[in-house]
Amino acid sequence: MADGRSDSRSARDRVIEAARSLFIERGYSATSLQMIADALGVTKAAVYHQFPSKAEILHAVVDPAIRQMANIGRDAELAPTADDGFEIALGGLVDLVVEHGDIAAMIRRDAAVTELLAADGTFAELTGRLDSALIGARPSPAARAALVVAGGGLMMAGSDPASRFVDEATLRRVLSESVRRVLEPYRPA
Amino acid sequence: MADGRSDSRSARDRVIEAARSLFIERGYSATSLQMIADALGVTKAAVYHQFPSKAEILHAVVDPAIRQMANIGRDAELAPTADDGFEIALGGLVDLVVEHGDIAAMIRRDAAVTELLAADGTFAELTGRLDSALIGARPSPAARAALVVAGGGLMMAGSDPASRFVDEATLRRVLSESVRRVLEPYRPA
DNA sequence: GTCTATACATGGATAGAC
DNA sequence: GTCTATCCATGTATAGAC
Repeated sequence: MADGRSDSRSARDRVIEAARSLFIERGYSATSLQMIADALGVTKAAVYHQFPSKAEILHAVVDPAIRQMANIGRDAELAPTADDGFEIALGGLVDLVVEHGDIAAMIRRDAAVTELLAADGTFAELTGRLDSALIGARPSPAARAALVVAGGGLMMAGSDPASRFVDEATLRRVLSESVRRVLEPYRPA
Repeated sequence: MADGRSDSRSARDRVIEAARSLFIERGYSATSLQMIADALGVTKAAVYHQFPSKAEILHAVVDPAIRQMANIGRDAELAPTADDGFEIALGGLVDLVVEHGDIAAMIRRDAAVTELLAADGTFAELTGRLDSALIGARPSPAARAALVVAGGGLMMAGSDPASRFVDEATLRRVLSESVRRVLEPYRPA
């Protein structure tokens, strides 16, 4: 123990972790800086010493998941065949949900989070790449609808309590199989 | 035109409609009574004349969808065979999403809405009935996970802009087929 | 049904001491 | 890094006139 703080993580990381739990549980808008400060046993001013605004805290919370999504999109786009791209995208998204399920679900579910991410235009580009890998660059309306079901369901699985009663191998299998079945009629050429 | 109001609906209905749009677009917590009043061109006090609290407005907004869900659950439970129950539940939920998609999505997505509904214990009983119709009364953990994907995806489809670019018949077909495919390995006995 | 006015709490955010 | 104290806007909700 090299320091006297309550745990070994940096103050910044403790803020991120407390905020993540609250954002996931209550939503971004319904979480106040006071709640975050209370969860850490400090004052609001202490939180503001680490982050200049509430929005910046959110960005720090979602950053790991966004980076992982960007990597998946890049890898899928570089794949030699459409089939390879599909498998990379699907496998990567299942990993994402298993590893950062709460955050992935928050990105998709919380309207305030979606809006803040949309303001950063690169996010739309990112999801576009993933969509293309899963249903092709010129999807039919039906394929788009199926993708909403598959993608929405996948992300929802990340946050639902039911997912925590399943062992990880089973969860991976169910998620992968489910998306595969929904998108099967619409696979990219 | 029998009265001098801006349209023929009751003041109460106008509040419900304005609130629904805002809750869907911005989320419950991020929507203030001021915004609802502004959307109607009246003051907050006028809104409070119709509803005693913000939570009551939410209940009025989600009520039609909840009632419809209750009817589906009741009909599915009364079905003579498990297969019939499955078809009734699936068909009813597809109708719900097509007819009240925005509200259905809000119920599932917005953490504040979920919490307010959970406080009313009958909602959990209701969703339990629907779950049983789809995956049986004693589902395996894998079946539960698949149901989260299917149900979550279905509800998400209600709010996604992509769903509005599809004609209704196609949307119904895609939703029904998607849920069927995901749950196929876990159908109730 | 709608208004003005207001009470009271909490929101995000800042200043400056320690 | 954390604190106290504070600013100012906004939040929900209420009282009472019209």
